[in-house]
Amino acid sequence: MSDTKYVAIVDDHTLFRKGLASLIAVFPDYKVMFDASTGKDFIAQLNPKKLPDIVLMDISMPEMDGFATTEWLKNNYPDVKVLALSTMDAETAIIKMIKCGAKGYVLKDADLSELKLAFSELIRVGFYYNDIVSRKVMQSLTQLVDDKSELSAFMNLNENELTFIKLACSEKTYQQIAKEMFKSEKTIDGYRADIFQKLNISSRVGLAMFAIKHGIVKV
Amino acid sequence: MSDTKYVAIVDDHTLFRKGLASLIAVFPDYKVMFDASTGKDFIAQLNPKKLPDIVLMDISMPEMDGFATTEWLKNNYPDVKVLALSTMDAETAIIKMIKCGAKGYVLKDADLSELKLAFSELIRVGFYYNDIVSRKVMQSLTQLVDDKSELSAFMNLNENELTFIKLACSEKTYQQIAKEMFKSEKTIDGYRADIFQKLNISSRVGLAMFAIKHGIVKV
DNA sequence: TTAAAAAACAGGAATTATCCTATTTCATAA
DNA sequence: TTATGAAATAGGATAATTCCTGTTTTTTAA
Repeated sequence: MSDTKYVAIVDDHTLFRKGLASLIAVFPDYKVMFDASTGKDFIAQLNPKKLPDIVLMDISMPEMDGFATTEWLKNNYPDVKVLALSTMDAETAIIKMIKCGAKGYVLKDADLSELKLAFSELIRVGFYYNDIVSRKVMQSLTQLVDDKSELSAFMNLNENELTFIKLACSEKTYQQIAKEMFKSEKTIDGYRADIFQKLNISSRVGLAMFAIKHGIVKV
Repeated sequence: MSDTKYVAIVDDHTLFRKGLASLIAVFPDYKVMFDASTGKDFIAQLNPKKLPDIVLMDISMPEMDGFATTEWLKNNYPDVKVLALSTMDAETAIIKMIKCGAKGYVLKDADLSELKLAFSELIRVGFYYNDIVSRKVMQSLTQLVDDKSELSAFMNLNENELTFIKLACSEKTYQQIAKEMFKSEKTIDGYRADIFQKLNISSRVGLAMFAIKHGIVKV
């Protein structure tokens, strides 16, 4: 009994996406339903009457990233299994993807047989965790014991706070930032205080360092 | 007269590499000779008796990156045309690749027809430059002129100033920094003022951003 | 040795950032 | 409707930063 399973691919790099589709095309029992360049595009193409079994999901994308899309799927179609695609250098991103509901992850430098294995494990037992990556993630998790609050706090930052942080990583004064966000200076000061407490920091420079370290702002 | 052209692929992401190979396999007139995960691997597989016409080269790789490998090719087999693969957010990397001898570049989110066009242009006229990317690169080139003064200012920082900058990228107050450097607070303030003027910045956060951007401090 | 330049240091003012403790507004679940 | 909690807003105090305009000390070069 080998009924065909359906796969969707979400990645903003066309060459990668199409290449992957071309590879999966030769898998027996698997068929690429469609591919999308962003989470938004993916949701637009999704047909509730005929859902994919597996979604190969990249993390960084314009419009709607892998985190948001995975979370959306968890809330709307929890039976669709998300397999996160990532690179080794994005450990915290992997952790975040799992929290968002990804059922497994494969590295972009995995080989074809591993992808196949990941597929069949996803179908068979519902999840797939590569040993090497798991160990890496565990390592960074235990390594982050001190940073644990930092990490979970990072997850708990809301939109306003993230916007504020980005603006704070500049030479703008809080007064200017308040204007730019259409909020009072006191509200901005409240954001600052909340963030300082959440992230356990005590100065704007510390905030800037944190933001860069965690990719909230790019240098 | 359509004689077959040979292509090699160098990229450390196996899925991307194999996917790309699978895509190119359907191009008429092009054939993937081999693929490699690093520059070192590529050179090891290279047969001087039968060189590829085109090398699709990623930039970031372990062991030997795209820059070094492209330069090596320029010095050893200048007739082999390197087509750089990159993402939009790596402008300076693209410029560096061109300086290393790449004959063209395509973005990873290009589509198949553009890749095909790049191939044929490489064969026909010897180079390929995508308009959008070209414009981006030109932009960042002119921007580099502005950064030049910034850069030379960076060179003119003395030991004390560099020490101060490193300490300033923290939650320490200037008072604490003064103690740590065995200088008076006023001397520290003088360092700060000089640095602000030299680097044309106006706040400690700006200084921290500069320091990270230029590798004075690591995140 | 001496003049010039560079480095260290200072007083004081203005601005910004930080840190308290409240109150008001608003959506939303009971 | 009302209770509840989160988000926004405030006043006011203190600390830190930024920005002036100087003087003193040390180094360097003629």
